[in-house]
Amino acid sequence: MIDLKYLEKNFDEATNRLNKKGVDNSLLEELKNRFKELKEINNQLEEAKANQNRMSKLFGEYKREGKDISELKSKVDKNKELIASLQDKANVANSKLQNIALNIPNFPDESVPFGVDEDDNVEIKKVLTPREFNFRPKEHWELAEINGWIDFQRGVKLAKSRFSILRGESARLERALINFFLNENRKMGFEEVYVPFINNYNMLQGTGQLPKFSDDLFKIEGEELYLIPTAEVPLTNIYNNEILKKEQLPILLTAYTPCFRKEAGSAGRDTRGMIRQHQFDKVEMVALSLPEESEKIFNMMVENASNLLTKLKLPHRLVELCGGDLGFSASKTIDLEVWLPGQNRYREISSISNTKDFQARRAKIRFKDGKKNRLLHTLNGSALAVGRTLIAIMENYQNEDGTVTIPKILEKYIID
RNA sequence: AGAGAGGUGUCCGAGUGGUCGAAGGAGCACGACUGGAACUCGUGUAUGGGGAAACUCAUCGAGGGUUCGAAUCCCUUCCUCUCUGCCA
Repeated sequence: MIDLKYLEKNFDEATNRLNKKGVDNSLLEELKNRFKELKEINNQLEEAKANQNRMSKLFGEYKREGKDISELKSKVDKNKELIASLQDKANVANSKLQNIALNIPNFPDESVPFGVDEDDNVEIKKVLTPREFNFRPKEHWELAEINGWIDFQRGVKLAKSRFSILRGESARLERALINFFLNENRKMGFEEVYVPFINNYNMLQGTGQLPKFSDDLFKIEGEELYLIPTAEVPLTNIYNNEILKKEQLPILLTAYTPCFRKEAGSAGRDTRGMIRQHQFDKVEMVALSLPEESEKIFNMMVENASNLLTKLKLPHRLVELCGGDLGFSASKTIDLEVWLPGQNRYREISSISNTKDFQARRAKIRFKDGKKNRLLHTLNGSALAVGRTLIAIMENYQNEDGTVTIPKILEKYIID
């Protein structure tokens, strides 16, 4: 959630910043007015309650002293009605406010480039040069077929479309990658964590998936519980509604989880192959940091993810997302895109975001700074998407006969 | 899943309708004592919101209700513990 006080006091500046993300001015105008309205109602309500409290105390005194209470009683009854009506007004105003506020995206960082969609993203640098093939490099599903690595059809049978089965060496490679990523992240100072794959409504709201993106989530029938779309949700919310000590920061966490997404808006996209599945494995990094340090940590996380690809000798590039392509909660995002020779293009394999205080405000994660409680900054990033790394390995390490060489660095994770 | 017990501040723990944002203790902070420390003594010590401040509102797991007034009574719900069941 954005800072409503800031919006109120610096309206023009705030709207300018959000325009970069394509947010409508009139919506912000309404949000500002709702905020003002709610504050006014709350002031009246508070005053009425203060009167009530005072009179109630008097009531007790009168009774003890044996005084007549009928006059006081009628005053207090009247005031009670006033409170009830103001309370109703406040509730209505508040839910209207929340409806808007929870759907407003985060401010983009000043450094974020202008642009409307992914075509306006800015390439920062390329790492490693794609290999020259003296044959036509195959797409990963062709290689999967040749090696018997991925069973798309039976995956669909077990669940529905966009589910698949890894068999044999590919399944072991998947597991090897998870271990490799977790180990490398740990070496960078991230604490390994194992979390629930089902989280409740509040947590999903805390990190920004709800209420706006409920269509993308798998919900447990009859419960306010959801399959997590990313480990960012449980990891970040570990400290939901807590006040941390300054010395605890930064907190660096990493976890492997499967991720579940409905992919509601992606009908027809990447239907072939394993690029876009309803269930996929990911190793995630999350950081909770002092506001002053989040930029430094952000850069460290980008570097860490990039190093993982470099260690796997996978060519990739770093891309800074433009305002229009930035996610809902993100203030700044750098994507890592890995080279897929079969597709002859770079594809996203990691996304690292600094949400600044946006999620912290929603999830009420604060730290003690002297006497004051301050919102901390939260960051998240994949290190890495496992299934897509598997694809990248298949396509980049393929031989002419369709076999795939296992990257050296993974050998020790596969050989028992 | 069934039966019972219980959820109070950083922690332990008292509190069954008003003087309770909450006794007492521990811890912590500051001060006194000391060459320095321990002990001892004194003072202070929850969170969130509005406000420049005075002040004020809310919060005793959460949400509703009764009442002029709720930590205390009622309802719903979540969680913890014990026993039974079931498992990994």
